[in-house]
Amino acid sequence: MGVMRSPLQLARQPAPLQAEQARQLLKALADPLRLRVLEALGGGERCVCDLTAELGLGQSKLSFHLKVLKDSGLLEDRQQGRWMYYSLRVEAIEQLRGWLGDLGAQCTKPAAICP
Amino acid sequence: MGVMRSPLQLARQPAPLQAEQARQLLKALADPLRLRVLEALGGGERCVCDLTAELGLGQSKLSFHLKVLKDSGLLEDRQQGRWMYYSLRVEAIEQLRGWLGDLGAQCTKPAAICP
DNA sequence: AAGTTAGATCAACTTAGGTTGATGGGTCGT
DNA sequence: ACGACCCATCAACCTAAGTTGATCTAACTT
Repeated sequence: MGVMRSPLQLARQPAPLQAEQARQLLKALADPLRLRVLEALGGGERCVCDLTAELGLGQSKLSFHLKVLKDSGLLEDRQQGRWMYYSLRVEAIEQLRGWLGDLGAQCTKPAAICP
Repeated sequence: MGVMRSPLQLARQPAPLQAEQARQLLKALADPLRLRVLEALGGGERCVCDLTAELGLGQSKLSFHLKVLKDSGLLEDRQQGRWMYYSLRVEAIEQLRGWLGDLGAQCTKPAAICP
């Protein structure tokens, strides 16, 4: 029988990622604008109005990309009054790093000769 | 004046990645087929004929994706007779892991209150 | 030299993804 | 309650990316 664990406990030590989940993260990361957003959020949580100003983006455009990032699991949001605050989910990044590590771990075997 | 170093020496200890280089790697990784290719290459170097068979792909399709992966720096190839062998560049994966680490390093500062 | 095989490349097509401006739903100030 | 503000969402458009089948090149085979 499996041991019951709370979501919080699971979150504390990131579970390994499936290829498909990893791909969602990679796809979300693979856009220049979204990278700028993430770099801005690297400095800490920010509200949207703040980000639009700093990045010089149309409101709709930024909102679109924030949604992509949030859906992928890279960001979380929090509402306060009429402002939305976004922040990085470090856990997602760590999971992706772990997945990349596994990928690289076992890849120096020579090929079987072909014919 | 800068110190001259051979490409090999540079390769030995992966240099940090620029955002744009990281993005190229991420974009190359963010495709289900290419992920399958990489997983197949996780087991070691393989020739193309081998991969087409194992992955059940059209030759042209596989060739397209191998090119994307190679152009991004994730793969290297080697010709032997009429066969091409592809293998993972672990260095590229390590660089990306490093970049992700930097991204996550500094991201728990609270937001400035907005209004 | 002619034929065969491995794989790259090309052009036409299809699909997925990003952009833009407009609309709408909460939340606050008065 | 009304207007102002923040932000999400939508539809129409535009661009980038993957697919397909055909063609091309280079390297072996006989």
